[in-house]
Amino acid sequence: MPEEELMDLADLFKLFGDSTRLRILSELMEGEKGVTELADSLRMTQSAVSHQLKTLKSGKLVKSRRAGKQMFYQLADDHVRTIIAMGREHVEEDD
Amino acid sequence: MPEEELMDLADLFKLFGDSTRLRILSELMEGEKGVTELADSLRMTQSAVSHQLKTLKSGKLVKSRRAGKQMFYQLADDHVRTIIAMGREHVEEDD
DNA sequence: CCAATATATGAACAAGTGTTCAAATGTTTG
DNA sequence: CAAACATTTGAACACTTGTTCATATATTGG
Repeated sequence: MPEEELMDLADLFKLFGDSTRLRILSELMEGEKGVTELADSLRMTQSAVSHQLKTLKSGKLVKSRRAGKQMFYQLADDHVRTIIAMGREHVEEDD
Repeated sequence: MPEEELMDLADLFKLFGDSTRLRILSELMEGEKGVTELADSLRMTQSAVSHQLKTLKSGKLVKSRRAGKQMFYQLADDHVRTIIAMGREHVEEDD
């Protein structure tokens, strides 16, 4: 397994390795949402959410769309769902 | 998705989110290996490897077995392989 | 164009993390 | 038991990272 791919892979998993980002992704599993909406339901600063969304976007885990003043975010593709599902399986299995 | 599971999930992904640990796991995909063997092939301090193995073990990603003076480590179960495979798919897809 | 709303950005700080070094523990063999 | 080998452990340090606060940018309506 090539060294460069290992780095990319580590960077990918780093994105999932934070409960805040996981909560954001979890919210987005229900569908597209705006920044303020996310901040409200997660009880976080708008700024903190925005920072994390930027991180998630640069890692291609979410994509965004502007509609007027609002920015709507959604999961980038099904891999995100799959990876989280795999993780949950592992966590749930070992008690 | 319950808050506690989110934390566990984040902790799980944190384990994968480091290139050193990923390299160790990658080596162990070839089969059981000893600590010195790992340290040699990864060109790392034996101490650093041991620290990471401890981390991986507490996260139930690897398990160990003693044979005389040596400790042999191997992947804990197939989820480890599956999760890494999913990650690789994602990384390889988006160019 | 100005005020209001929505989001993004940058700097600063606290908290977490991986490595190193030195020393400890465990195991076998003479 | 002592020496040699294999691994673990703990403290210290540099480095990364998530949040906050203040400010900037973007878009719409009056």
